[in-house]
Amino acid sequence: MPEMPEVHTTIQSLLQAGLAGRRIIGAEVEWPRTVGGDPQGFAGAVRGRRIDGLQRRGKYILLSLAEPAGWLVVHLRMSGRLLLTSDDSGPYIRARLQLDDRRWLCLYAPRRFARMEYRDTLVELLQRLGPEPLEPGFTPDVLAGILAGTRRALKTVLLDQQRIAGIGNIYADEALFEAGLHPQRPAASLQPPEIARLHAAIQSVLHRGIRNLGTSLGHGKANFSLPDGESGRNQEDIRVFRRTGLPCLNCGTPIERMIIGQRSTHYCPACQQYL
DNA sequence: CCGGAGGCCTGATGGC
DNA sequence: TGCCATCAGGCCTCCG
Repeated sequence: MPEMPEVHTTIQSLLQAGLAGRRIIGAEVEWPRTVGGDPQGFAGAVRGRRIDGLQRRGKYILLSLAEPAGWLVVHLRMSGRLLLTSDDSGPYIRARLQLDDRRWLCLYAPRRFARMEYRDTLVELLQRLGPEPLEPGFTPDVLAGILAGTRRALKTVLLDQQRIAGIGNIYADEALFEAGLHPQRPAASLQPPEIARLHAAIQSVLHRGIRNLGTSLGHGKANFSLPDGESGRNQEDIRVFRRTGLPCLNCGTPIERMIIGQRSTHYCPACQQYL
């Protein structure tokens, strides 16, 4: 579910709620796979440690631990949320951390895909992630280098976390629409002006998503919300995603849907021609 | 190198 | 109302 803007928003919300500086005094695991399969080992590793800070890398939430140093690595996958609450009960809680201020940090995940694992080091994780699209280092030239290496479909490349970190299905479709590029274009076929457009579009849709506190699409339990229960409002700024059959907001042509790389893909056949 | 299928999971939705 | 198929914001592994 959550992509980079939703993960970013989650972290900001947790920081604002004062998670940094809290000490973990215990851990409870309802679904062993959530923590990597060894609940006792996980609880033993995190108990007593202080949460120093929170960072994002790609779609990962990284909680840096101190005394001694280490990391809690959270990935929300499709339906996960982190809840910071004084109430540790409720359905779909797969793991919870008891904090020293009577609150709990709960990993809520109806589909049980989300993960919260302990790591001594992030080296292995960071090796598998491409550049951050909103960092200054992500220039049009860097994007050109990423695209040059492959004939795979643009949509597939945007979703490949090893090439660019943080983009998911919503923002991939939105970026390609904004850039006016067909999702099936071979990545290496883009001309410099098209690369420049895609670069700007990626940053634009991600910035907008962050400004809007994320996209709360979906239904009920699958709907993204912040740790305090608030919803994002980026769904109001979505141009193509899940608008199959509805008129394109640029030209009125019905939006079409196709499957690329096993993922549902939405685009305007008039504004995003293959050429 | 690449694409496709299947797996992991549960819930919502739409057609009949 | 009930049943069934389909779909879902992610990512991994296996196979050809």
